[in-house]
Amino acid sequence: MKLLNKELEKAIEGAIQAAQDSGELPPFEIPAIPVSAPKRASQGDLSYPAMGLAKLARKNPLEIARMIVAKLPALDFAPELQVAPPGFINCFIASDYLKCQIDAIIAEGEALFQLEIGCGKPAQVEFVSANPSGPITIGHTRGAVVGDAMARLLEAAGYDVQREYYYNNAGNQMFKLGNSLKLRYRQQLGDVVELPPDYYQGEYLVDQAADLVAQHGDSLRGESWEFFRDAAEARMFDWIKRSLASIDIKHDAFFNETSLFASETIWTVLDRMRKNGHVYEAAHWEGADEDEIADVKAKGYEPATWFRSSSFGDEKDRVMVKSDGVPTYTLPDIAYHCDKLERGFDIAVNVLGTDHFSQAQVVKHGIRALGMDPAPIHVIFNQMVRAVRWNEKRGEYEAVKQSKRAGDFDTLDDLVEMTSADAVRYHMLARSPNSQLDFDVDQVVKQSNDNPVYYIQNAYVRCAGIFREAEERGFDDAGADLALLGEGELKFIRKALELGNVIEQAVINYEPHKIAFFAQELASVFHPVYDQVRVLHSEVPADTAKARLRFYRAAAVVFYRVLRLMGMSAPERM
RNA sequence: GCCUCUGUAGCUCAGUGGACAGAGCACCGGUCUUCUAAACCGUUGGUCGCAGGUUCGAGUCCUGCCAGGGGCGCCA
Repeated sequence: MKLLNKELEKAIEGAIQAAQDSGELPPFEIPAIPVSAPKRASQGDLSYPAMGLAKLARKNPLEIARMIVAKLPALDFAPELQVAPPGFINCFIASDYLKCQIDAIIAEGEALFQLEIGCGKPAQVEFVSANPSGPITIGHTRGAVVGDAMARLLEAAGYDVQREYYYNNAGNQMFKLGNSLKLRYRQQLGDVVELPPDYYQGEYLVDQAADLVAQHGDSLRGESWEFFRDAAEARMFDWIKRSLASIDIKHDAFFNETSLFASETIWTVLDRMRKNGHVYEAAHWEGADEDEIADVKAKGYEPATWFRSSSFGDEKDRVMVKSDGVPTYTLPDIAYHCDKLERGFDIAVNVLGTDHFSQAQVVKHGIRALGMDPAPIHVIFNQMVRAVRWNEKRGEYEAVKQSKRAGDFDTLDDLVEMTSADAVRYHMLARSPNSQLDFDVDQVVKQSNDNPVYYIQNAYVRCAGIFREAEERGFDDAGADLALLGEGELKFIRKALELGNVIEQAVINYEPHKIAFFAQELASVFHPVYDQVRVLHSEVPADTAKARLRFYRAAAVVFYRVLRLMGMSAPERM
């Protein structure tokens, strides 16, 4: 399928060039040609504001628009164009062309608007990346949904996409996890021991401890914290994968931070940074002010290993290796991204919460310090998600706490159980990553019968209903004459043809949420048509019914594609 | 204090420097003898946080201010 706005952009650029060649327009560098869909139907399907050329050409924009239109080659999708003041070129897609697209849509099927932007080049989306210390929470879920949708869109744009999960099973948090389970195990055996407040308080460790007792009795009493950590980690990962699978998310690769330690990669990376002159040993960083120096002295730190990130624009230098010889999180993080880039991805998307903003900047500085180009790395920062509930007593919304260690959170599993996998995916996707998201749990549950999720899916269901009924009656669309279709059907096809552009924009701007809004708009064009345009009705002549049935087959293809791009199901019935 | 994101209808939010700022929910009033009404049709609703600036044109770009979130660790 062609991207019509691109076709028009190319044609206009050629027309400007032709006008310059003939001397009707003065020579100037042709700027980007932004063709977009105007808000009003009376203004056409595609529009270009030629006003931007007025200054460059030193001519009246209306005159320029007329000149361009006169030079445009014949376009199969738009035989005539209109010029509107103060200088718009408006393009109306021809009805005949739209009718032809119906068979084209059906022919493309599940690969509808499969683009070639990526040319099969490798791309990676790293997302979720939660440490296996507890279940997937609502907070993780936003990143999971956004990341997976981004991956699906990159695939639609023609990239060979890998989904990766980066996790850390070393470090202090996992020490606490192991010990938390060990203490829970002892509690199950009747020992009177308490969990320190900074340990993992969640019920899930109590459950696991009970299972360990059931299976092994008290024979694990002598096991180390590492044993319990491994047991907890294995169970958590199993849980995390099942939770993600429940919303149709599956990673291709799991990258373990500890492998960077085992392979000594972190040290070779540090050496490379050092050789490039970006690393030094000191008790405090080079730009430290008097307060910081005093603070360091008070703490009695031995010299640590610093990365001179300030020379890349960072506000201060960062510790790579603490004075006790243990690397901070930053060093393996840089090593990991170095590894990623060396694996040759053209695009490496990273979905993170905004609380990692500074860290992501430091990693990019680190990549530069290695003499590498961080350009393939694109970070999608999700603003915080708060699960909120209405508090009757106080008469206001209050946040549902999500701290894993406090054991007070809503999990993805809870969310799916209360709503549905499709509802979770849609609601988490249908927002700009830059907007803070208050996920009103009760409201989403309440709206389950009246919300965009079902509004969109119902469009597909309605198509499927027609197909079922047609089959029962032995009616098919063979030999359909699409000339019998009306304006409503064509309006839907017009909207459907925007899908390619939506995919492209979502990919090049790293904005997967755009597909969710498009889905809603598409459904709102569909339903009024369905209401008016009957197929199997006594008053509809057979030849018209055939044409309409063919139309609904195309509509079903479009909705199926859109729903799958969002990771949602396309049910035959609801 | 510094960095960053956000501020658009009663609520939740869209909005490529372009034409008269949109959707969902909520509210109000209509529509099921036809392929499922989880739908459709209609009505109501706005100083785009405030003030300047750039531009032929600003919700969109720049500056300042106000309000809210997040970050500023030899934590991850």
